[in-house]
Amino acid sequence: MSETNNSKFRSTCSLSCSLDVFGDKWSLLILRDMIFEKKNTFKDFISSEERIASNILASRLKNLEKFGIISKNSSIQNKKTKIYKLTDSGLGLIPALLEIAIWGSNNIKVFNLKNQAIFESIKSKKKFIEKLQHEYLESFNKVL
Amino acid sequence: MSETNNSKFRSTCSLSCSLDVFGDKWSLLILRDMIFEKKNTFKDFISSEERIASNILASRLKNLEKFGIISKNSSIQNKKTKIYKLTDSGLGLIPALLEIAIWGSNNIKVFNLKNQAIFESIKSKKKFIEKLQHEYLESFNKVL
DNA sequence: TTTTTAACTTTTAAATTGAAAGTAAAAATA
DNA sequence: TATTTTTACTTTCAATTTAAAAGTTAAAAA
Repeated sequence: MSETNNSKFRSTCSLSCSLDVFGDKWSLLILRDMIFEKKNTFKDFISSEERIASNILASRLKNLEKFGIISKNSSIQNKKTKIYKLTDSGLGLIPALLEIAIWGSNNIKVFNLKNQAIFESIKSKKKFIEKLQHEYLESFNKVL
Repeated sequence: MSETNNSKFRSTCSLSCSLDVFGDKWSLLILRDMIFEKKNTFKDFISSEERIASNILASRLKNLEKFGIISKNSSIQNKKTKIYKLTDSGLGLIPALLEIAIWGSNNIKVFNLKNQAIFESIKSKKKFIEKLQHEYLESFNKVL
């Protein structure tokens, strides 16, 4: 993000600032869709099972863009379709996202075999993170 | 947390469920205070620099307790003082907390030398997490 | 040329948050 | 022992945010 910004952070604590940026119930779900499902359009995000409202989605996308976590561009094939893409800063959130998901899979009892299976199969976190980052960037060779 | 609960999660996704539990601007700050500052009372949390409102603090503590992340007990020396303590599930959130803080320290430009220094000095994440968990439990030998 | 689609924006009600003041019981002090 | 202070909240109410639904606009497809 830019050196000069007029966002009001509650304090200078790194954790507190991070939460000021994406500490809500939706922002990280949008990033999850991008990372795990390779979603990249407004329509993609809207169709996720948690059913985000369109005004909230619009506001979250704007915020994530403002903080340099994602970028927005028109598709080459289609002027109408906007493509949202993780920046390097956004890709840097994968470790945090993973840790939160792993905690959930270990500590919240919901019946989701898919999740359980994914996280139990992670032999090396480092390798898995690198794989996700690589896969994500690969997926963009096709769209932008 | 208990097998049977009537919380409504938006979906069965681990990440989504985690955010349903602590995906707000305050919950993780309370945990930060417990982990990094060894804080454990209502008064402690209220005095943090981000200035949480007392009603919000009360509601967040109740929620964290409800989900088995913290426990609440009267102090032995003092019946009036309530001691909040991380459970094993709460201690399990340290990796997530750390990753969020590290991301913030790398991606948000605020002038906080202390934060920068802490996270740059982490040679091994695994060791650091174990150290924090150990320190936290040690700190409780004195209070409860 | 008409219909559909994608990406929003607007509106309005409902829920949540935040600031301030209030309460109750225990503990400390005079 | 009486009074003051402290701790952990709760209550109230205004302000902000969220959610649901409907509406808009321009581009693309039929």
